[in-house]
Amino acid sequence: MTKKLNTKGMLIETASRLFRMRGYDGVGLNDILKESGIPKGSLYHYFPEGKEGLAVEAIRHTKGVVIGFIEEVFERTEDPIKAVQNHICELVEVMRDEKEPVGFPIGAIASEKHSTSEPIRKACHSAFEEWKETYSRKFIRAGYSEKQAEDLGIIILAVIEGGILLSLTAKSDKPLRVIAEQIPMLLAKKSG
Amino acid sequence: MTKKLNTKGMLIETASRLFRMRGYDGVGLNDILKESGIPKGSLYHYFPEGKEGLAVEAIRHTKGVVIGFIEEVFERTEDPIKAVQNHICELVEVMRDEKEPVGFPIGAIASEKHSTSEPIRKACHSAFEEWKETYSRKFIRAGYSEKQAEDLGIIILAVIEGGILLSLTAKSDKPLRVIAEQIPMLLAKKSG
DNA sequence: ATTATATTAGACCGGTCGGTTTAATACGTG
DNA sequence: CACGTATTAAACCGACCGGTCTAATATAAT
Repeated sequence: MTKKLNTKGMLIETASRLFRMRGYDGVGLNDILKESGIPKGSLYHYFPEGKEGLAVEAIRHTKGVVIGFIEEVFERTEDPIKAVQNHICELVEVMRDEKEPVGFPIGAIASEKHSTSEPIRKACHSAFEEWKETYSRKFIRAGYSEKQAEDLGIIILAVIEGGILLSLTAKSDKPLRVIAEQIPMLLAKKSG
Repeated sequence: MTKKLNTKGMLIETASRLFRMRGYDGVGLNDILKESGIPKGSLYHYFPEGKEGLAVEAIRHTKGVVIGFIEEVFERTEDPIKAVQNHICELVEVMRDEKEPVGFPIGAIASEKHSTSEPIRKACHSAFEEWKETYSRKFIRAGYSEKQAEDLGIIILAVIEGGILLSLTAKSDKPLRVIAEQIPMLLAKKSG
């Protein structure tokens, strides 16, 4: 009972990591197999739907990890704007660490496959939705209106996803650092 | 002299369009060839470096098209904040048109290949840089400080790239519409 | 011990990938 | 026209792709 979960879980974790880094088509089944040391027969035993099924579960896994990452910071910081700022700062830290590369968590796979695989598109959409709601909830708890919180959630998610992409492409944490720095200015309530 | 440019140009345009939609590994050379009706020999005549070289030129082409798209709107609108808002609104319009799909202009290819191909990563980085500077210039001309303009350029680029990704994944223009709607609130100068 | 089941192992498949090669053909220029 | 170059054409290559299949092997229950 323990070995089973380990094998399947190892497959999901390895796939999640590789997909984050190189997207869907950039990762072969054999890459995942070699890196996890698991034979091909096992993969098709646990994932009879093959690569696509494995990818859907890998996306679900990444979604959960990221939610945990967000909530851990949010629990420590009451003010929602400061919380978002801290969240982005921690993201910068994590991305600096080259041992466990973060990549573009869902973005790489989403941008590749959104038009060619509905199951994958839906899985990515679900991840984005839940991340957005995790942000929104923080603002609702702080007294923002539902519409305000929803809109801010979308904007925060967009600017973070975009910032990660810019930082990866520039090989520099500057874009994300600038975004973190400017978050209070961006989100500050002004007239009303 | 005319046919040459047409053949090479057709190759670049077709590659640009397909890469935007499905990323790098998602597009085979044969897809590009079939769609443009050009034989493989010609491709390797014009692009002896093969797929990677073609991709670099396709990215350069996309970069130029997007700059033209931005500047056309910017010329019509003096106020930089309104100009950015109009730009995003036009982006929503263009993406609604399914005849000439926009995709995730550089994002798809950047997120896939940033870690595995330096030439492609650099080409994408160059595109992002120039887009950012196109935004920044608008704010400098309106009297913003250099640092302010630079930071705003990064943020606008990030939120747009992220918004496109969210809209494509959601199959909805809502994320981009919300971003456009909130742009004045985000960029409004407050204290200072 | 026996049986049923879950899992591992990896050879194998057809198809497609990016890329190479060679020969034919169009074309510009003297 | 003749000649050298630019271009087209497609057969072909080895490598790798995702996926299938069958047999061996653990594992658990009776």
